[in-house]
Amino acid sequence: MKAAPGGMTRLSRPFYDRDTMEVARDLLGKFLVRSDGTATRIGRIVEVEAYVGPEDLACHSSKGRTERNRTMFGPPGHAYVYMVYGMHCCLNAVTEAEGHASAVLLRALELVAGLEGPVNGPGRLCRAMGIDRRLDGHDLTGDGFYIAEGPGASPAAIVKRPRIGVDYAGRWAKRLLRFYIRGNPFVSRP
DNA sequence: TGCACGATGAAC
DNA sequence: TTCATCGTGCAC
Repeated sequence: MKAAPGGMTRLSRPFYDRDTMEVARDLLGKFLVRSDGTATRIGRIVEVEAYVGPEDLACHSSKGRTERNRTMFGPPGHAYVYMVYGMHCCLNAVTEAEGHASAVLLRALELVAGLEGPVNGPGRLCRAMGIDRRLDGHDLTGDGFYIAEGPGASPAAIVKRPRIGVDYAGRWAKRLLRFYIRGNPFVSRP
């Protein structure tokens, strides 16, 4: 962990270099921070989904390495940002060792500072944080755009559900790989 | 070069 | 429940 401007402590590489489901659960309660020189936007992560690797049929890496998903195959702790439905961006944090293409999708934030508009849902989250594909590959352990230490969520407060919008993924669609903080009003689909 | 398909969101 | 909208990946 490294101190960052504003007194926040950034999560460092080893945090992301672990089992994807553990990283997903541990990201709940952490702070997503983005500073662009003039303003700082901060949101508390309250909903995530784990995409555990090539064997996971809902994970982009299950269809092999492509130009779009190359960031997932790189080292952990980087932002994997892609566009869906031609109009929305989704933000993921790359997990596990380089070459193991897995990531955690950030689905909802709790408003903390500098955010405008709804933050429930992966597309809205990116819009409120000003995130687009130019940030694909950005190192989340560096300055400007990172995830910082936060109060976390107790295991009893973490709800496990199937992921959203992956019905095509066969048995993987039923796995409980979506996690959110119980009762939090910013969760996209309680 | 063409086309089917979304890890969504907003409207009806 | 329907549809907008377009980058990506792969078939041809």
